[in-house]
Amino acid sequence: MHKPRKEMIAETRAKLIAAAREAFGTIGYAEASMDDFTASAGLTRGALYHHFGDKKGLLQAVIAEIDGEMAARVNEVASRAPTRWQHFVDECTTYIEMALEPEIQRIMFRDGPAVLGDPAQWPNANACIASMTGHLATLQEEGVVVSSLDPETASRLINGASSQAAQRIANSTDPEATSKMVVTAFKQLLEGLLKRPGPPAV
Amino acid sequence: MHKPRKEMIAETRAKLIAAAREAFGTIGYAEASMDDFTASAGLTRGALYHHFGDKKGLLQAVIAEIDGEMAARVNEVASRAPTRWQHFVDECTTYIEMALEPEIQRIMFRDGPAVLGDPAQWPNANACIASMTGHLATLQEEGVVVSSLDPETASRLINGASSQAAQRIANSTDPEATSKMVVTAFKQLLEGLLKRPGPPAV
DNA sequence: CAATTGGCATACGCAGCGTATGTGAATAAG
DNA sequence: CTTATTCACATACGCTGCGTATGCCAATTG
Repeated sequence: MHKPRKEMIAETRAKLIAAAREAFGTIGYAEASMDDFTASAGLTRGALYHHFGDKKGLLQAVIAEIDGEMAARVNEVASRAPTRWQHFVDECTTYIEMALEPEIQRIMFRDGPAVLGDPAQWPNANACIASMTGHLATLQEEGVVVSSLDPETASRLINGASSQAAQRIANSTDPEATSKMVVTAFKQLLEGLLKRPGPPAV
Repeated sequence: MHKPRKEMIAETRAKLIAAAREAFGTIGYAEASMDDFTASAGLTRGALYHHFGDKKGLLQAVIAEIDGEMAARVNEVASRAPTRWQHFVDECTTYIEMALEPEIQRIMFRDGPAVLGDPAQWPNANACIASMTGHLATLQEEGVVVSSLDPETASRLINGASSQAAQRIANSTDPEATSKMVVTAFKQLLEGLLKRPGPPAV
């Protein structure tokens, strides 16, 4: 008795997700041959169809995994900010930093939306947005942020700007310099959310 | 002599682009069979490969056409604003309105980036951004907008927020209501670009 | 009127996907 | 302990769609 059944199954699922994530993140979803990357995991398409239904189902699983990791990282980093507003800003900039990774860009921002549609409608992949939305709402209650906004709407818009920010940095010939420009522009936009006059004290 | 040669060629090119645009805009790039939509134009894949090299080349042509139309619409609408700042804001909101059309969403924001990569690198499709960038630069010179920003960077970020805005409205169950929320949130973000205090006079 | 260009169609081969079916090992039943 | 059954995964088949090579016919050129 080497391994119980349940563990073997979980292991093959994990192997498939890992292999697909690698393939999707490098050559892209459309170019990734199911025969190829299942073989690289020591399996066949049979296993894939059994566990995930089809190629899209596997992509969903990969996205759910990545989204979980992203949410964890954002929360961890941002939790040590001095003020709530700073917390929120850190959340955004951390998000931008993560979005610099080619794997995340490719899967979460390019192929994912193309194959599965609007990310806002994804069932298992909105942890980051949810977190930002919650913090925005709190900031409104505290009077730091203007109260006329719908928090989730604002989060989504900021999210859009963030992904553009990341893409701009990632595709730049001089990432250092453009990173500075992009982040200052981004923070400037965020200032629009603050109640005037003056910066917040909390 | 019914038609001169050049006209016939331009006509088939136009027919191919129109048929592809229809197919890409409805069922999407990946699902659109070249055999099918060339046939719907009374042609075959032979013509497609002759004129556009491959499926991607045809997508580029479609995108260039749409981009031209979008730029024209944006300029036309925004040109009758009273102030420069209002002009800029109108430019953005018009952009959002256009982005509500399913065809534009699908081709320009979903399939286009997935197949051709970062839109910022597209050769024939940045007329809207270029226009916005120019106006932002002017607003900076006039002291309306903070001068520490790189205009194109800011335009790109705003563009990202705009496309999110449009998607949110388009996928809403109550487009009227969400449209109001989204646009107010969007304008609030734009305020971040303004030099404080107070709204601009020019 | 002959020659040539080139716009577009036809024909072929190949890769990738989805389904239907098979198989062997682990669990459950008797 | 033996038999039955489930089920995780592999194998096999057909189909669709793409890219290339080739062929044909009309329009231009001299």
